[in-house]
Amino acid sequence: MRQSVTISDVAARAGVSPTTVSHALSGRRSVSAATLARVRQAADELGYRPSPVASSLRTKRTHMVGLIVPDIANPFYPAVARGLHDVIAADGYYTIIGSTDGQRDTELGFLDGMVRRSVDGIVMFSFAIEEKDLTKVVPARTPLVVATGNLPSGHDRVGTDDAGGSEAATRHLLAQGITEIAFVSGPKGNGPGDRRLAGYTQAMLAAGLAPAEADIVRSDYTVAGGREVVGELLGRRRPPRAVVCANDLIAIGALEAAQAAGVPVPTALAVIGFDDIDAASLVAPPLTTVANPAYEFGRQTGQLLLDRLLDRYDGPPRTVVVPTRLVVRATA
Amino acid sequence: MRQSVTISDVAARAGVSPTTVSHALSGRRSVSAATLARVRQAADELGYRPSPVASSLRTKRTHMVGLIVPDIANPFYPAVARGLHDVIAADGYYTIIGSTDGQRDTELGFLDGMVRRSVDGIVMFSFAIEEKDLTKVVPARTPLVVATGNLPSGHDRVGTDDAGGSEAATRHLLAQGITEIAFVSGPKGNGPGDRRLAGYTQAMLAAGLAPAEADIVRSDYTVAGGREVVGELLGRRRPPRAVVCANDLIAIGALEAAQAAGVPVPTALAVIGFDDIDAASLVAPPLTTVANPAYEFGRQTGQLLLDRLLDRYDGPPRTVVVPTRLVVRATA
DNA sequence: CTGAAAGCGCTAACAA
DNA sequence: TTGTTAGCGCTTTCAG
Repeated sequence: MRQSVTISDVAARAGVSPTTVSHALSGRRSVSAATLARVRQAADELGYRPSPVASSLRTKRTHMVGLIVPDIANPFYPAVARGLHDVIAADGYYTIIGSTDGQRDTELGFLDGMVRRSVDGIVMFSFAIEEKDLTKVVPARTPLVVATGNLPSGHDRVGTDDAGGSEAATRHLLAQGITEIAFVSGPKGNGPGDRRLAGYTQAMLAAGLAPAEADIVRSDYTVAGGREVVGELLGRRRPPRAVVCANDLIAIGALEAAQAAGVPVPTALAVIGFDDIDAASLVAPPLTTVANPAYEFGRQTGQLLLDRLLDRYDGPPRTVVVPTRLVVRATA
Repeated sequence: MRQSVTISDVAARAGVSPTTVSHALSGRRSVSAATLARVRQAADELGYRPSPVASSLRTKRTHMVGLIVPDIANPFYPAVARGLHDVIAADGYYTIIGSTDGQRDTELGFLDGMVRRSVDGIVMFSFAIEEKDLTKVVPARTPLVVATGNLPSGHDRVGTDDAGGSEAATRHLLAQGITEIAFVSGPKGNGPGDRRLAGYTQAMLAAGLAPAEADIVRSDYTVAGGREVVGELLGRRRPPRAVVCANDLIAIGALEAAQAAGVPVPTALAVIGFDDIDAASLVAPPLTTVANPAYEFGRQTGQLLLDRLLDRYDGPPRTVVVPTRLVVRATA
């Protein structure tokens, strides 16, 4: 089944060669004003719509960018996707998405599929893949922006300033004269959680305070986890005056624990979360938290990619750290 | 720049024709076991990776599906995207996404771009486009699943059982002997809002109750809107005993209004939301709400599409209504 | 400024 | 069961 109108049809109607039509419409070589007009008109009249597929076969460029994430339904990634989308759509690039659930095979499968489909670039949030897998599947010339900490360099990279965020949160408390500050981190060995913990430690040390080991507790990233852990904290003979949490869900759990223990927030217990998920502003009292700017994150991945796709940059890999922002609401 | 390994390379190495390689690997026509083995081995040894772009140019099939939504960062759509993704990825289809912000031009632009890119099918959440725009841009043969109420039929369609959801919510209250039930709808002329309102009305009438005009109020879909409108409701000489809200944000606003007015929930005011956003379970008290199953919604769009892509169905347009589910938590 | 010819990599007729 | 031939629609040499 042939396509309705091809470049030859336009050429015939305009009385020129397909070559000229191609150049007239793409502007890649100059064409006399008269010819240009005739070509344009012919194309219009016939309702000509160029086929990117055919074009791609010749040029090896598809104007498509792959986005590989663990789960597009996880609140963080849609905002990233939107940021990426907005940046690249302006230059006519489309986003093609793969959700991997963090499975190595799925990650590799999507990488492979996208490379075969000749995407012009890839943004990858990988957790299970290693550098050597990557080079096996992705040609060196395909721009790849990596957005996790575990992959060694060699690629452009975007990260969140996790440490800076919790450091700012901790200092916000310190500035109020609060010094008994506990930190609820995520499971051990979790990248973002550990970096957030480091920021807290940093701020404490800078203030001349050495956080006791007991002030640093761990929870999984859930409301239930936060509730339990902070409940335990509040039951101590010397409960903390504030908790900085590695994410908002934990912080919301902290709020619930305080409520259950009859501890008023923020007067007896200040709480700060991390991420600024939708719910943060919706809980009562509204949560003070560190915004993890996913949209901006996505935009940055797009910029890095686009700089290479449009030959605006051709140097060694770059790293962009997206700053966080303390959002002061009612809990601290 | 040619691709590293082509089908001819494999053919040469296996000592057969490219045609045979093609057929051997795709299984579209039978090949002797010996040949198959030789082809497979040659392909393996060379690290042959077929080019879907070239294949698409011949076959007119790209194994890509377009998903057009107002905003992929809006909590509802990521789950839809994931549902669609999961269903079609199983058959090797990729999802390509466009966020339109509900702009007619952007909607048309993505439709056009995707059609040109020869996507095999499209799932579209459109709010600004009309049927005639659609037929102008999308060839009749391209399967299109439409997911909004405003487009006339002629396409496969998926919808949420909005009316059924609020009807169930209302009946849940009725069953507790509560009869003074107000409904907070969205702005006038909003499809889902109006359908949800209809379900409420239906349930009331079925119970022999005629909802007074004053019992039906409108708000925009925000916490602030809900707070204001329900605050006003509670200030009346005869405040309602319950409110059913057209979405969760309004319901959360209602919770805040009740709190502000010192009206205990659910004992003096029962509140039911709609959508079951993440925050619904995180607010205090946790919100009773009607779950709007976005993931399932996405799966259904995928099924409808896939049935046509794989020639499993070839009849007139079908409509799937995704059921809602009442999630009883603490507010009603 | 314009055109002819070749080919990107694959698959579908058609023929054997 | 296999191969030959042609061509999907476009862009790019190369030549004029």
